[in-house]
Amino acid sequence: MTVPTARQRRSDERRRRILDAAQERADAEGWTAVTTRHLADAIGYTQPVLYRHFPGGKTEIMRVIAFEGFVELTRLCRSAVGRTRGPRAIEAVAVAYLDFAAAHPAVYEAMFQQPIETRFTSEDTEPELRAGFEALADAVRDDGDGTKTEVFWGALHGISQLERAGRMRPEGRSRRITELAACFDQDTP
Amino acid sequence: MTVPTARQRRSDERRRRILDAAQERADAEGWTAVTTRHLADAIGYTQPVLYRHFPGGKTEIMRVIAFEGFVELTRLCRSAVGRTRGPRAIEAVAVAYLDFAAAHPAVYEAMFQQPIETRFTSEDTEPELRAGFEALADAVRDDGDGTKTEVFWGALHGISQLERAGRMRPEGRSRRITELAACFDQDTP
DNA sequence: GGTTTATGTTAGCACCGCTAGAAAAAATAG
DNA sequence: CTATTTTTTCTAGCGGTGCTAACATAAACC
Repeated sequence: MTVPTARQRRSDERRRRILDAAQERADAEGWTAVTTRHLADAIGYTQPVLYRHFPGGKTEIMRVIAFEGFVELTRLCRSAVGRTRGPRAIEAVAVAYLDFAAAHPAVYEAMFQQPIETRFTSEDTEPELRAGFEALADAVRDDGDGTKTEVFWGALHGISQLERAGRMRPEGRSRRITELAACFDQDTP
Repeated sequence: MTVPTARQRRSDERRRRILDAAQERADAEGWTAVTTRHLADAIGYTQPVLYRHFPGGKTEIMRVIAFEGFVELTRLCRSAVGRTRGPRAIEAVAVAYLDFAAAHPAVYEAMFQQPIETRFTSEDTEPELRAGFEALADAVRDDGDGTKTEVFWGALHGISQLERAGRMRPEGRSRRITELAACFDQDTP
């Protein structure tokens, strides 16, 4: 078995192209600019073809992109923290986190903002989300019930969003990261 | 002059009804559920009437609601901080901020998330936003360049959004606020 | 009362996500 | 190689969105 039919392969490739086209356009123009018509155009087919690959339509496409985003962000955070702890680790993970959110704003939006994930936290995302959470917990040396990590995560999330919305001075990023490390390193609950 | 014509009064009342209907429905069902047709229906007129009051259409309606949100949130934060400082002030302002965001999710969304405010930060919102920012600065005793306040604000923003998205345990709210106060009170830069 | 001005409605545009049913292409059987 | 079945793709269209021009109505003014 597992003979990858030429048929199957073309299908897989096209699925990838749909996801890539959606992510690229979303990051550049926002999710509202990602329309099924444009997407179909981008892959050289008509709309109904999209629904063969993603029966859930645009929502499912966003969901898949969000899931891949969770995997990638977790990997980046883990890699940034490594074996270091304390302020150095906090700064490293903050840079990784904020860079990802800035580089892929639409992916990040699909992950946390879009009303996609109602009943999706408890499914496949759970392990990924948990792994990323633990990378943050390691960085801030959270040995409690996770509250400190939650607050740290909230700060990262909030800063990324407010930076994106143009509400924070872009040049102050490094100062914010230093401040973040100062806030979350010293107190040991 | 300045004779408040019955005409003018009816117009003002209707404008208010439009805003109220939009905010109510948005908070309950989300902004996508706020359609011009429904809105027109809610006030007992047809669509074009909306555009007489708000030539910018739905976008302008959201903008006005966001602006009123800035005024209200600032008022609440100022009132919560009052003359107190330190951890007590931090906790008080955090409760006020998070309560507002939770009570009026759509208003909060219009304020910070919706791509409305591109060229609107430097306009009317500037003073309001600044005033609210200063309330937060007072709470955390920021005597520096505002970086600490930015990080604190980011934490509040992020926590409110992640709570709303169901990403944080709802019952952990008070623990997070305590942790927040601990993080942002002790270090004096 | 007649005229001007403001107000409201009807009808329609271009776009959206999505889908049923016809047409084309590919795989399978004889 | 032909005939049949299965899969894939397209055409056409549904109900919805924000928004607007052109017409009808109501109010204010002289």
